Amino acid sequence: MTATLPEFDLDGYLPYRLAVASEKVSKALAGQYRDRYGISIAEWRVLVNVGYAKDQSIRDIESRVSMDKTKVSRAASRLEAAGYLTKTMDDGDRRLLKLTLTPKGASLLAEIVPLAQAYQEAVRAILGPHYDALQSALECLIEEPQI
Amino acid sequence: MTATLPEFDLDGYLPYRLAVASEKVSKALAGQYRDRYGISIAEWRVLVNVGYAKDQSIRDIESRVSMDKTKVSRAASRLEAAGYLTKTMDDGDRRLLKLTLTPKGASLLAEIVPLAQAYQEAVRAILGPHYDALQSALECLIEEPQI
DNA sequence: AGAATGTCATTGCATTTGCAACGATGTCAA
DNA sequence: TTGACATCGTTGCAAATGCAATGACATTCT
Repeated sequence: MTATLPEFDLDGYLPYRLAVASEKVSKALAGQYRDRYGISIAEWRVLVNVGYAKDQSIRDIESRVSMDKTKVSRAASRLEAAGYLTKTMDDGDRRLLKLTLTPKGASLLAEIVPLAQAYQEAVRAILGPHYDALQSALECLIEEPQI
Repeated sequence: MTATLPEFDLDGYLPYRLAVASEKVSKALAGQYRDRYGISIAEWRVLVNVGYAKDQSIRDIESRVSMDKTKVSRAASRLEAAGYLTKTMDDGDRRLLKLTLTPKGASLLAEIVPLAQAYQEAVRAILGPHYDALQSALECLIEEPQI
């Protein structure tokens, strides 16, 4: 016979639910720009970080987006090859790379951002009062170093 | 000059925050059993589904966990090769596979589940009142077909 | 019954991913 | 200064992944 398993509420298990919800949202959003612009999720994340964050080295994006640095590096290379951004050496620290949008990259981003915003608004409408609660809880999880 | 980008609040962007939080939690949890038992995240998800969910075909797990069915299939094959589960043909529908824990698989699961529960409790303690709010919001996202 | 269509799990294949190792640069202390 | 150590980005390589196609079985419709 098999050993008796401990009690466990699978359907309510948080890490699992978080993963399901996150993938669902990311894939739905990705569908909005993948077909139209041929941009992957990783590339979108890099692109939007280069456009909207202050520090734009590979390392900065890595820590901010919680992507492996090789993933960021390769997404950046693909975006560079496609003409959406350029890599230049940082003047202060020559180990750092400075990623900058090309005009072509900026105009792509200017097209995609409204889609992303509309999607967030749709999600917000569905969540209703849960939206702010969700953001607060995520804040907790993201900021907490002990997790 | 570059085109003017629309306003966009990167730090508050929900899909992005959800992904960061989810990966953080999943990876922290994975660290608890990866080193000790050599189990990947995908394998853990399959294992726990086989142990605790009623319907246990590849397809059932696919839809429940929102993993691609080839991912489920391969994780199941690895678990079978490692002696943690067996695949048998479903009596009612012979296209379906019935995944069943071996005693070895059951005892592995019995060891890992308490770790998973302890981890969830730790997260719950950190989240405090945000915990229930988070679960409610996730419920909304997971159940909503329009997302 | 039989053909057409649908579903399930697997495999092939190209791509993506993660980890370790590397060269280049920076930092810090003796 | 110089040597030891840390950090940044890239590459090699093996493993994981996603998609399309396939074969086996079910269901539906005439």
